[in-house]
Amino acid sequence: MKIASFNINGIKARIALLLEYLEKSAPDIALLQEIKSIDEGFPRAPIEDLGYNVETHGQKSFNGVAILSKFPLEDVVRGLPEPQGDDQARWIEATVARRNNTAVRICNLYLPNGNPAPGPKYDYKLDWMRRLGARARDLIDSEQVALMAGDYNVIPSPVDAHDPEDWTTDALFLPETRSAWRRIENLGFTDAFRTLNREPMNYTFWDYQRGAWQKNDGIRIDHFLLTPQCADLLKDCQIDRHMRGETKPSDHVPIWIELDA
DNA sequence: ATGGTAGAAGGTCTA
Repeated sequence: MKIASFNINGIKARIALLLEYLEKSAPDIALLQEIKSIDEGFPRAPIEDLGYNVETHGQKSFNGVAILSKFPLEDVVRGLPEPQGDDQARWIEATVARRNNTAVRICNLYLPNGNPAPGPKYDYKLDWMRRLGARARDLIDSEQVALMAGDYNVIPSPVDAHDPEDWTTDALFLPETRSAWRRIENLGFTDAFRTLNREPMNYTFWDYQRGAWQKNDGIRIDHFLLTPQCADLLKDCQIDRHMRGETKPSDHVPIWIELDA
């Protein structure tokens, strides 16, 4: 089973690129972030025509996540637990259950950026990470084959940035952010890309500004975290770097895993 | 220190 995650930065601006990606890369499941669309405005039809089931959790103008799946999706949940006062669409999860195959619980997230830090946006990011940690602990305790993937807006370590010194005061790299990331990872999750590839210079995001792509001035902020039962099934994890060089690219590129499931 | 780019909008806000 191939599962891709892609911060698409606006589904309407990127629908042609997405359809081309789905046809060429053929993931069984695609997790999208920053669809920037309400559910009613999401272009489901051309995606369904490629054989995908579509579940969205959108909002107007900002944020928004979606799961595309060639297999049926069950028990769809929108939003993290303890949602009081959270009107930002950043979380959707569902189960992929196939006959004679292990069920996989798939969580798709768009973690808050948090800049500028300090400030209310950074406070919201840290509180969101606390709520994510609570859901993560439940997934570990359930001993399910499960994963949490998406745009974490976290640079886990200096090797995950081309110029780490440029990010020292940024919400994506502050010590408190990285500590919160480790607290979740240390519950028992495997960082799928890093466990298979120890090489530097592997990034998933390059800013549109300052010629970041041309200088390979990137950061690795899109991640797959796997429960132990899911990590047992991990066969491969790759970053589709070439997508940043396409016409009208997103500022992120897809990252995908292959599971023996 | 500033501004550089991009998307959803048709205001600025977010990143």
